[in-house]
Amino acid sequence: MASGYLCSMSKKVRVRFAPSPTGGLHLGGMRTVLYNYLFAKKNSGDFIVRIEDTDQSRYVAGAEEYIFNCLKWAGLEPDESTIHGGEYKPYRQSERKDIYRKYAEQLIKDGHAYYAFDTPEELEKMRNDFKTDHNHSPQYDGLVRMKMRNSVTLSSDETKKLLDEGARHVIRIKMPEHETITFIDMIRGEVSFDTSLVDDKVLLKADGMPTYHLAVVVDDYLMKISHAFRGEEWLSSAPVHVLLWKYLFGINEMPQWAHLPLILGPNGKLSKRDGAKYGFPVFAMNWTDPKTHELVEGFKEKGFLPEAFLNLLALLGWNDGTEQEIFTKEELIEKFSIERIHSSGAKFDYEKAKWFNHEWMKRLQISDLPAGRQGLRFQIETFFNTKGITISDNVKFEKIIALVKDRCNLLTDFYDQSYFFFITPDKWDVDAVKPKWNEDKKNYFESWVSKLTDTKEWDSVSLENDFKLLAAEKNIKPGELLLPLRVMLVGGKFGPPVFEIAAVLGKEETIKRIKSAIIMFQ
RNA sequence: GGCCCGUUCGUCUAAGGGUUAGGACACCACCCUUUCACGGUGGUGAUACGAGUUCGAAUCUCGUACGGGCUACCA
Repeated sequence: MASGYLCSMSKKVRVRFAPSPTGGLHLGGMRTVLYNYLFAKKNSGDFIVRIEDTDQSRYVAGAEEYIFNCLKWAGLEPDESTIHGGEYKPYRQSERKDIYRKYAEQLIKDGHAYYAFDTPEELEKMRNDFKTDHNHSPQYDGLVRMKMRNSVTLSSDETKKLLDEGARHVIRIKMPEHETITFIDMIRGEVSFDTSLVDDKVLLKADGMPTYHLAVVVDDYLMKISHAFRGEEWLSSAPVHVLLWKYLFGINEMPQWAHLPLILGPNGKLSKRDGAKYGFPVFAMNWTDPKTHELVEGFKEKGFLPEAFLNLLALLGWNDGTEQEIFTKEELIEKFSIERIHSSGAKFDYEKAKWFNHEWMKRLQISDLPAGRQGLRFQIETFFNTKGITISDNVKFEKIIALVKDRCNLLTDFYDQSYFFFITPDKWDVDAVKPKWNEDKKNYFESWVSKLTDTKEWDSVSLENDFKLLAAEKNIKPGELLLPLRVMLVGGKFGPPVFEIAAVLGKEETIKRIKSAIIMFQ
């Protein structure tokens, strides 16, 4: 197990994360950022977020803003300069093409890379020709290299001629024949690969854009990254990156890698399709795929609290060794350690995710939100607005939220749990009352209403006292009257304690609902 | 097919050679509550398999099985 990297660190911690904007910001990506953030915070380091900007993703407009907003919502304090400016700009790969080409040419000069002129058709043919039962997908390796059109097989005159003519070409790394590449992963410890099993990866594409392999190494060097976190899916290409560091900048300059275990859906790697299929969000915030126009729902819009989102994400593959499960962001920063990150993938469990949110809902203090969190109040009000309810009385609103939050899993549950405070129910569970409804009860409620009309005290305790006093006078068990009263006020058998409801509804509305219900129960 | 990574209740996980293998979600039962929840108490439920090392293995080693990842001019 790797250890001691904290004390041996000589430069500032900078962590880097490269989300793919084509797919929004999913759970795995978000967790990578979170671990980056926790690690950087803990070590007073910088936190660089950079977005891959490749030919495939360039069509995505607004991706930077989207990711910025996701991080902001989750409380990961993104600094606008880490996306658009600052010391290391530009960040878009398309604006750094010259830099990548310079390093790619450098590799060729040193004999570690070469020009390859093969067309896609020729590559396709090669893969077909070399395909055997024992080798499903032949690679562009040391053997194949000698049979293709590239600057290794071509004479230098031929190569120069092609380049001068402007022939389409890529630059490939020349993998050494039999070398064992070993590096230390912060989570897995020592990992080694044989170079003969890795192919000559493309470093610079025909359009002049770098592949991830070149970009990650060059950028991490230029941006002085000391620790790099990424998903486990990158582990198999790590030897390419290690080699590039060795050739370009020296192995001692290489950042420390942490390959995070994958977050799994019900069937393997979590995909955005899983969300639609199984009914849970996979992205931090709503994301509309610009090509397919398909909307993928986000945790925010689904009604998750950012505190809960961070909490559940952090615990998916990490724990502090105690039985504590609810952590504030500050506690996470304090207790986070890379040593305790798991090496195996974790299956995402939506039921448990909702439990985390419920725990945070119970802790929610809407009347006492810190300055930076007013957006949450706006969000809750918006949920009501979309259902046709406008919040006019803030004090009442806060009381209602406090009254029902314990029984809500998601912010969106607020409506179902409390709409009857704002609008008179249009449906009553008459069947629950009618069989036991009689003249005595009718008389009771009629006299209670007339008492209420004169009462001055309007709080849940005195309402309940008066209610029970009158019941004793009329010789009726209070228990017989509570259910009818509840149905009168809320329409059904649910909701917070009934006298609390009456207290919040107010005198006029309470009396009105009882009166109309008495008529209905006939 | 090849390579890499992994494997403790259904799920997330604790236990760093000695524990009745602990906790949480979910599920079930009971209690609380004259509604629905919250909450409380208890229950069902796991070391993939096979060898080896050891007085002693979930823990160390090897093999097998299973799962996942990679195998693109995608990231």
